[in-house]
Amino acid sequence: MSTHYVGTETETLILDTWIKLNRANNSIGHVLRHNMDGHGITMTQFGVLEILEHLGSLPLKTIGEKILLSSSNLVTVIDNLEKQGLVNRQNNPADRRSVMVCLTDKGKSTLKPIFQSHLEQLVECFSILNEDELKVLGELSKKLGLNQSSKAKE
Amino acid sequence: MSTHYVGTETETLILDTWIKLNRANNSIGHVLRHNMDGHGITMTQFGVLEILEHLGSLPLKTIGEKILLSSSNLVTVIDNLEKQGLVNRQNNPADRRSVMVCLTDKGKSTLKPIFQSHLEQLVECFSILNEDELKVLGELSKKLGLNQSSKAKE
DNA sequence: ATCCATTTATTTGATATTTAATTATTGTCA
DNA sequence: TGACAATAATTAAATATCAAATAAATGGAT
Repeated sequence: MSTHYVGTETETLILDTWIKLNRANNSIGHVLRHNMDGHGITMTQFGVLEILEHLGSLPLKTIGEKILLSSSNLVTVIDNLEKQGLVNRQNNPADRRSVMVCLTDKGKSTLKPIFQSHLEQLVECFSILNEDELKVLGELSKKLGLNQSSKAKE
Repeated sequence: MSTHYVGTETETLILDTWIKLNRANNSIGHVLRHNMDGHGITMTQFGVLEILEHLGSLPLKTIGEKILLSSSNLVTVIDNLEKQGLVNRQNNPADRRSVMVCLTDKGKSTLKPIFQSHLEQLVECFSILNEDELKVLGELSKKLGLNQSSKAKE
């Protein structure tokens, strides 16, 4: 924790920056969620499918850590995806406590066009920024994110 | 909608930027929410109190527009705040359908230290960025936010 | 080898949020 | 004026999420 005095001017700048950052994030999130609604899945479900596509089958626990979701919530998310036939549960030979979650063929073929559409929305959302601006925004965001996660360990 | 072809490289950059932006936002949001928990109110309740402090008494509908919350949800949020004696409902002489929500004295005195603590957390979260970086981040975020809201009208 | 703390998934109960339907009021237009 | 559409708050029903408690399996220390 820094000990130097933080003046009101800085506080105002930070508050202002936070409001803008949060508003941008929410606006984009809203666009993306609306798009997912049109495809009949939730953002959380999409997140699960995407990570399975990217990393292959994973234990339920691991998925929760990756997308920052409580395992109790994840159980129902996986339940719902399983009902739709997009994933299934399998035994984990390495540990009988754990459940491996796998993307089905239907899951894969369903995800593909949704991901494409998701990407299009995202490109549209960010079209107002040029390449340099994107890089700067990414770096500043990364700094912020890392700052929090380092705090979490203390 | 732009018609020019968006190459894979740009798509990757945008996806990457979004992930970082979203992660930063969520991390900070998590810190702030945790802080509010310690004060016994939710972020949404805090948002309502703050806007009432800032703009004075407002119709329920207007509050919902400001903090992007459905009015049905707002009803229960106001209910809960009213139970805690932090706000109360009053008639709106101008329109008998509408309900004016007012911050009570208890609401004001309760909000003050919470807001202070909130600000401290925020300063801590953003302490990794210097003044110039804060300004750049704010401007880029603002551009993004405005881009969405302009789209919403189309 | 056994006891015990830890880990994993699940169930249960609570809260937050949204959409749809309801009620009361307002405004409009024919 | 009177019928009807629009608006504001509310209620009801559904979903998402989390925290706490539970059950099964694992690993480690003695």
